[in-house]
Amino acid sequence: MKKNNIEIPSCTNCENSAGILCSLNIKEKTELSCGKLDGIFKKGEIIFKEGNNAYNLFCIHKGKVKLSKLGKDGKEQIVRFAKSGDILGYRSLLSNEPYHGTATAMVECEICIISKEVFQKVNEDNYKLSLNLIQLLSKDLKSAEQHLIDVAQKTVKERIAEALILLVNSFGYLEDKITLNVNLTRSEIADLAGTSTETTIRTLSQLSSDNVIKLEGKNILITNFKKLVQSSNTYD
Amino acid sequence: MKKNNIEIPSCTNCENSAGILCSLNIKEKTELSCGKLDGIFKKGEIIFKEGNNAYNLFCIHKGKVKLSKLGKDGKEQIVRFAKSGDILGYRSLLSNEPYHGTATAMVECEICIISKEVFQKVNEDNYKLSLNLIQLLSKDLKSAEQHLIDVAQKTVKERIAEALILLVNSFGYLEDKITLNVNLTRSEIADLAGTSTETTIRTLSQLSSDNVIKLEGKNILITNFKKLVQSSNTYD
DNA sequence: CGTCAGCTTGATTACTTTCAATTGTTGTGG
DNA sequence: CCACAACAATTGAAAGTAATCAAGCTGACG
Repeated sequence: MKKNNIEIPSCTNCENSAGILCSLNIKEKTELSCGKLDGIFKKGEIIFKEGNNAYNLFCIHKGKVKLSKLGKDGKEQIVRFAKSGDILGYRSLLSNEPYHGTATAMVECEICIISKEVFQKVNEDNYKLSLNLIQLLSKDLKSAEQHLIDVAQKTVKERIAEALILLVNSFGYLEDKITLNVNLTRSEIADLAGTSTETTIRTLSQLSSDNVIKLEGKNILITNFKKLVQSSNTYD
Repeated sequence: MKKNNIEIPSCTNCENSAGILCSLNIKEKTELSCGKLDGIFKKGEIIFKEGNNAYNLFCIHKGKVKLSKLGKDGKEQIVRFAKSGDILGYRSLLSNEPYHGTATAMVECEICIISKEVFQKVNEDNYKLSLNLIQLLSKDLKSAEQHLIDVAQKTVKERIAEALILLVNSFGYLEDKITLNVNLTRSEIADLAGTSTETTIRTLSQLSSDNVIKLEGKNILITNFKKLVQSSNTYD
């Protein structure tokens, strides 16, 4: 794991602290800052790897990260995304297990690295934080279960539409409020929707001719979000 | 929700306390017992329903429960099983959300019903319990993610084999160490594996003619567990 | 300008679902 | 105890869906 130390403000005045760590007081945030490492991960670099021992908590200060797991025959399955303000690896730290998945930087990322010991200490002293973590886990579990049902019961077209909606929810749009603020390869979209690259391509162009989305090179424009939701057959 | 009050020992000497609530001391267990309701649920009865407001924690004292969610077109997807010693509903209680799924008694069940308030109070006072809950959630999340990958990437035959393995792990065997200690309909197995009833039947009889399992009426005998694992294409 | 990775398209194949029809099982009331 | 109804299991045939294989294309970059 390569990392170049850079200057990142202390946790005490991190603008991301609206996230999970918001319940900490100044003292605790200072404690968290103390001894933390900060790193830059280039696009494509692995932040941590499925199965490796978990020694750190990762706070994404800036960037986009994909979490994936290896399935049958080494095929990658994208499980979730994370972005600025999200934390990674807490699950493995709390249950003393190896990392459950592999985290890969999708763009250049600035990430704070907090040691297991510091995190555990802060966590022990702060019931509110535990509760936040429980709720975070709970949310992740909920969406994992939903994702499961989707993959199990929906058609490829519905799943691709669903994947696009997930991308909108995770990363939003560019300033034009229509262009998806993230670039994935067709094969990555396939790994997310649980289908093949070729089928993904065909389905995307089908959605395009249905005037639901528009494809401009690497960019995907969501021209009709309502229709996209309909295509995904999602009702909640 | 029907329930007949019955006599169940206080939590202080529940033999199931090896489970998640083991970290409680006598005082806390007494607190938990105080005011709890106990109920019997007949086979097929619903313990709680997806989307309903969550007011209770359910401790399974005896029985077998399936947790399912509704998917596309009302098709049921079985998400998980629970048995003696397991607790249900804690997730919704902790994050103040409606129940995420529907819990149905698979056989006659004795279940302790603990109110939200009591549970929250005990939980607040006991960091160890929070940690246990986190680890429980973490475990559930891990298996949900694994289930996701399985459904997304495996063939029906592999998924059915996987489903049978899950049933063995969840409920074990009868005294003969070979007959699955649970009875599901073919349609329920299908809901678990994410396939159709007909395909499930065909696949089961295929596994039967491969001498991996044996079908005897409602019972499924696992005659060759090793071969079953191979059939599931699972490698961990 | 060659190369490599990602993208696209077409054709074929394999797998699963769906529909339809039949048989088997279970529980209930007469 | 039987008959009936309701549900569960099974089997076959047809239709549909998506994966795979093969080939050509495109664009970025050293």
